[in-house]
Order: sequence, then structure tokens, then C-alpha cells
Amino acid sequence: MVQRQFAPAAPPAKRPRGRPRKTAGERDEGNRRPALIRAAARLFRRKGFAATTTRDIAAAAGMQSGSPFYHFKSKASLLAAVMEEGMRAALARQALALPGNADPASALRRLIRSHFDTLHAPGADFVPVMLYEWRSLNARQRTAIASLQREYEAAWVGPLEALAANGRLRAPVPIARLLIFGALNWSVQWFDPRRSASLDDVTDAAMELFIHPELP
Amino acid sequence: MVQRQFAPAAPPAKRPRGRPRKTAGERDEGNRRPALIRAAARLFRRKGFAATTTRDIAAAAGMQSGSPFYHFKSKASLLAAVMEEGMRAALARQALALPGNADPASALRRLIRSHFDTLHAPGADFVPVMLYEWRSLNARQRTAIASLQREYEAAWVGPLEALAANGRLRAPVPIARLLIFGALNWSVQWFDPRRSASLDDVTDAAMELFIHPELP
DNA sequence: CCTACCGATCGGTAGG
DNA sequence: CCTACCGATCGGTAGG
Repeated sequence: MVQRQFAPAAPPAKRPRGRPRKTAGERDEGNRRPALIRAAARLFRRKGFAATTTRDIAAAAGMQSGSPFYHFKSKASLLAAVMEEGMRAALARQALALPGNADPASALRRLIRSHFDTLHAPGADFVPVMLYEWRSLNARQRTAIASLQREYEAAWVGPLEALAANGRLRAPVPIARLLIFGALNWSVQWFDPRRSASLDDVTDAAMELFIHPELP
Repeated sequence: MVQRQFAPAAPPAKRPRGRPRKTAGERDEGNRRPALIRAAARLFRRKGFAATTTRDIAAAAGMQSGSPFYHFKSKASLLAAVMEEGMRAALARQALALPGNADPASALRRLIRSHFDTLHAPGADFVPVMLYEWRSLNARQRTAIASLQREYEAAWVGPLEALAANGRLRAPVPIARLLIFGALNWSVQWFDPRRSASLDDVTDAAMELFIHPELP
């Protein structure tokens, strides 16, 4: 939403016929934008926002140094686009992971597993960038992305409160939610898919750590 | 240790007598170095390493733009000094928090509370900088600080293993330790001393979340 | 520790 | 989307 004003307008029609495979009047329009976002996400994650140059990003997307600014008003707006794309993908993944009829414990397990996928699936640099570059956004950009985050977090409250009511989660839910997200998000610092523990293993460990056994 | 080569050598003895209050032959030597480290820590935390300029740091320490390089070989070596100072303070605090005779649960509680102090005490920017700017260090700098981190983390293993043996911690200790550190470290993103929950409240919540009730 | 400075780089833009 | 470029800034250094 915050990026609307940068949506690709109709490009200058220099070759009106386009390339053979394209419908007449429709060109590659805007297809380079996702490539820029992907390249930026990877570089922002590896080197950080401030240490990444727009020239790095352009080169990774196969462009010349000034070309990113045809698609994005500024470097910061590229960062915001990365984060928005990350949150949209995370919300979509979360919706798929949550069937309506799950009991609270298995709902929480699915949320955790889905969250780990969002953080660690191959090429999933978008949300980690959001977690580490929040301060590089201006106030307006933060507002837009914060509302996506609230939506994402809202799905966790129901299962957590149900588990608290059952006595299987003993900490106050608001603080517990923050601590749990911290435990999961911090995995971007240490999780290595080539090591022994898999994401399923880590999900099991998280459930064992946070959720107490059911009382008979 | 990694910073040894930058320790202030005897400064050029331009005013051999020094100022009145000083012993002859001893000047302010090196007293500006801590001020630089403090200023750098605050700025690195607020704006990030790459977005902070050495001019910012110099100004915050009341110096001219080139002067930090009299005390530190490079901007990165200033970052390493910030992190080392943070780990030394954290280790000292941890040692004070741990009496030898505590049971595992209260030992863990003290470790958690001490860790929160290290992260959130007024002016405690050093360790948060370490948590967020690890990638800005080169390999040699990482090695030096990693050994301090290992020492710090080692103190947690005993209590955690004892609690696992008692059935009060159900997840595998190595993964549990990573998840717990994540939950605590993430608090730098959300903890606000002016809000309702105090560090004692958050410590209580963390213990309730991770440690299951003692079986009678 | 200051003064004066350098070489390199960076985000962004005009014009096509 | 490329070419050519600008103004500003940055880490770092020489010399005192």
C-alpha cells in the first residue's frame, strides 16, 4: 500500500510491437520489479541495508547503476517493498497452515512450523530483513508494515489463550507471545539446514519448551 | 585481546609537566578511549554500524573528525572494542549474580535476571550492539569475541541440565538453550522500561514459560 | 589530538 | 532502462 505511487507506469513505447511471444500492446511491464526486490532482499540480508549499495542491487538484477530508480523512488522504498512482500508471503503461508478445526496445541505447532518456513525456506530472505532492518524505515513505512504484522500475530492469540486456560501455558499471554516470537525469530542467527536438527526437530523442541504436558 | 595493538602508546610528550593535578610524567593517557567506546556503542545501537560515521562518533566524544583514528586503527576495530567491553561487563555481572549454592531453578532465574540487566540497564548498549552487528566483524575479531561468548554461555549449561534431569525442562538442552537465549535477546526489540512490565515481571514470565512445575 | 586533505564511493537525477 | 554525471559524504592519513 505504501508503495503504490511507485507502481510501474506504462513504459515508454519504443518498440511498439514488443517481442514475438507477447500480446500486442503488452510488454514485459514491471517484470523487472520482482527481480529487483529479490536481489535487494538477498543483499540486505547478507550485508545489511546501509552496507548494501544500489549499485550492488542493480548488478544482481542485471541492470545498470541508475536503473533501480526507474522502479523505486529511493533505496528505502525498495527496503519497504522487500518487507511488504515478506509479510504478504508469510500471511499466505500462515493461512494455508491453519485448518479451522485444530485443537490449540496442534494449531500452535502448525503456526510455529509455518513461521520457521517463512524464516528458513530457501530464498526466504524477506522476513529476516524485516526483523533486522526495522529502524531503517521511516515512520510512514513502518505504519504500513506494522498493520500486516498485527494481522500476522493475531492468529497466535487464540491458541495461546486456549492453552493458558488449560494450564498448559503458564506465563501471561502477552509476555509469553513476545518471548515465544523472540525464541523463534532468533533462529535466523543460528539455524543451519546443513546441521543435524531439522525444522521439525526445532519445532518439537519449541513445543516441549513452551507447552506443559496435558494433565490427565 | 584483539585490540591490544591499538592500546594507546605513550602520547607525544609535548607538555612534559602536564596539568597541575597530575603526577609528573603521567597525563590523561588513554582516558578518551573509554569515551569513544561509549559514544560508539550508543550510536551503533541507535543507527547501526554502517549508518554511523566516524565523524558522528568523534563529535559525540567531543573530538574532531580525524581524532578517533589516533585511538583506533579503524572503524571496525572500534566496533570490536565495543563488543569486547560489553562481554567483559556481562561476564562480571554474571559472576556476581551466581552464588555457588543455588538450586538449579533459582540459579537459572538469576542468570536470566542478570542477562536482562546486561541488555537493558541504562547505557547498556554494548551487548545489544554485539547481537545486531556480528556480521560487521571480520573473522579474527569474531574469534576473539566468540570465546568470551562461549564462557558466558557455559554458565547456563549446568542449571539447564539439572532442570532437564528433574523433568522441569523437557526440550533437549542444546536446542533449549538457543531458544531461551533467543527469547531473552529479542527483548531488545520490545522491552520498554517506561511500560508496565518490569524486568522482574519479564523474568517471572520467562521462568513460567520455560520451566515446568516441580513434581511433588 | 587538531588541521587539512585525498581518493573513493554513494544515492540520486537529467535527458534520452 | 541506459549514459553520463553531480553534489555530498565517508574512512582514513600526513604532518605537526
